[in-house]
Amino acid sequence: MPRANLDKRKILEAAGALANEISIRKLNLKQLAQKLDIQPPSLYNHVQSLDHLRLDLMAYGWEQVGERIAEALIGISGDEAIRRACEVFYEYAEENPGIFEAMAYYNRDGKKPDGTPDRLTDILYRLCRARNISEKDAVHVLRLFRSYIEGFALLVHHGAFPRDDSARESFRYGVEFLIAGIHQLEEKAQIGFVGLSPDKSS
Amino acid sequence: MPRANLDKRKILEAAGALANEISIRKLNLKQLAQKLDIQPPSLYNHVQSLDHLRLDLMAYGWEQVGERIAEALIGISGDEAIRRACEVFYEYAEENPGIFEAMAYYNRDGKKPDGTPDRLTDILYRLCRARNISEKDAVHVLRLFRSYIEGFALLVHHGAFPRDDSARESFRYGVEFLIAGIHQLEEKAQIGFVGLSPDKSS
DNA sequence: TGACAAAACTAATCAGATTAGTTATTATAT
DNA sequence: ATATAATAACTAATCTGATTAGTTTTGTCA
Repeated sequence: MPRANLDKRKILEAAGALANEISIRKLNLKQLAQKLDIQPPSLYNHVQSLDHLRLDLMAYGWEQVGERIAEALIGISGDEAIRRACEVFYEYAEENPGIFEAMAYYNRDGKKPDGTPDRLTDILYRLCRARNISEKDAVHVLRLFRSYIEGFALLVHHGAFPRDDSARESFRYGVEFLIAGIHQLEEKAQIGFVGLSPDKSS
Repeated sequence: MPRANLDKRKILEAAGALANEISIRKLNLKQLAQKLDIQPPSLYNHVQSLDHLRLDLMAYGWEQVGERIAEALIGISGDEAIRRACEVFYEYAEENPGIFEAMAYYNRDGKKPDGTPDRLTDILYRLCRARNISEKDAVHVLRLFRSYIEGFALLVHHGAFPRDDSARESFRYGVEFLIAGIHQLEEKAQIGFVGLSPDKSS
C-alpha cells in the first residue's frame, strides 16, 4: 500500500462523515478525495463507483447499528430489550443522518446486498416468538415496528417535526405504544382483536 | 404559448411518470425533455432546476394524495376514516413509487415548501381530538401514524419485504393495530397506560 | 399591426464521474 | 538483497448531463 494508508474502512468512515455533513445525495468523489488527500480517480482503487459507494455505506450503517444493538442488549431481555434496541437505532440515526439516509432508502434497482445484517429485526422477531404471538402476527408486528422506527427517523431528518421539538419523547411514546399493543396481543391470544379483514365498518 | 402546450402541470405529470419509472434520483432533464418533445434547456422556462423539480414533485404528490383522501372521506368518519385515509395513501404510494420517494425524503437542506398540504395529518389530528385523547398524546399518536405509514411505504419500495408477499395485509394489520391502540388510550383516558418516562424496567 | 412577453431553439460552458495509461511503492519470492 | 508482481496513486483525457447565453419564434393585446 503506497502513499496513503487507505482501506475500505477508512474510505467508508470518510464517506460516512461526508454524507452526514452534506447528505447522501450530494455525496461526491471530489470532496471525498479531498478529505482523504488523494485525487478523485484514485478512489476507484477502492470503490466501484459513486453509486456503489452509497450502497457500501448502507451496508456499513446496518453493520454498525447491528453491532451497537448487540452490545447494548447483553444480558437484557423482554420489553426492555425492545426499548433499548429502538433507542440505539434512533440514536444512531440521529447522529448519522447521511448514513441513515443510505440505510433507509438506498436500496432500489434490485440491488440490495443480501448479506446485510438486520439485528433489529432479529431481536424483534425473537421477542415476538418468545411470547404467545403467532408466527403470522409476528411477521406483521415486525413490519409494523420496522416501519415505525425507520419512518420516524426519516421524518425527523426531513424536519417533518418542528425543530428542537420533543421528537425524542414522541419516539419513545411510540415505542411504548407499540409494546403495549403487543401485550394486548399476548393477552387476547385467541383470534386476536385485530380482524385481518378490516373492511368492516368501524 | 408557442409550440408545445406545456404548463407546470404537464411538466409535473411527465416528471412524475418518469420518476415512477426510473426513480427520483435518476430523474434527469434529458429524458424528461424527450418525453415532452422539447430540448432540455427549454425546461428551464418552467422549472428552476432539476433539484427544484424534485421538490415540486414532492409538493405535487402531497397535493394529489390530499385530494384523493379528501374525496375518499366524504361522509366518512371515525375509525373507518382512518382506515380509508391510510389505504388511499398506501395505494398512491404503491402506484407512484417515484413521486412517493420525492414525498418521503426529498425534504432536506432547509428547503421544504411550507405550503405543502398534509391532509393525512389533518384527518388524523381531528380524529384524535374528537376522542378523549389529550392534546399532548394526540401529537405523539399522530407522529406514530405518520411514521408508520411513510415508513411502511418506504420499506415496501425498497423491497424490504419479500416480493409479492402480503405487504398489503401487513399494512392493514398495522393500521388496525394502531387503531386498537388508540381505543386503549381512549378507554384508559386517565394517566394513560403509557408512561412517558419509559425508563422503568419492563 | 407593432411591441411585449413567453417559450422554444442552438451553441457554449462547466462540473463531476469515469476511463486510459503511467508511475511509484510495497510485498514477496528467489 | 533484488527482481517481479500487485497495489494504489497520479495525470491527462473523455463523456455525460446540467446549466447559461444569446437568438428566434409565436402568441397576446393594445
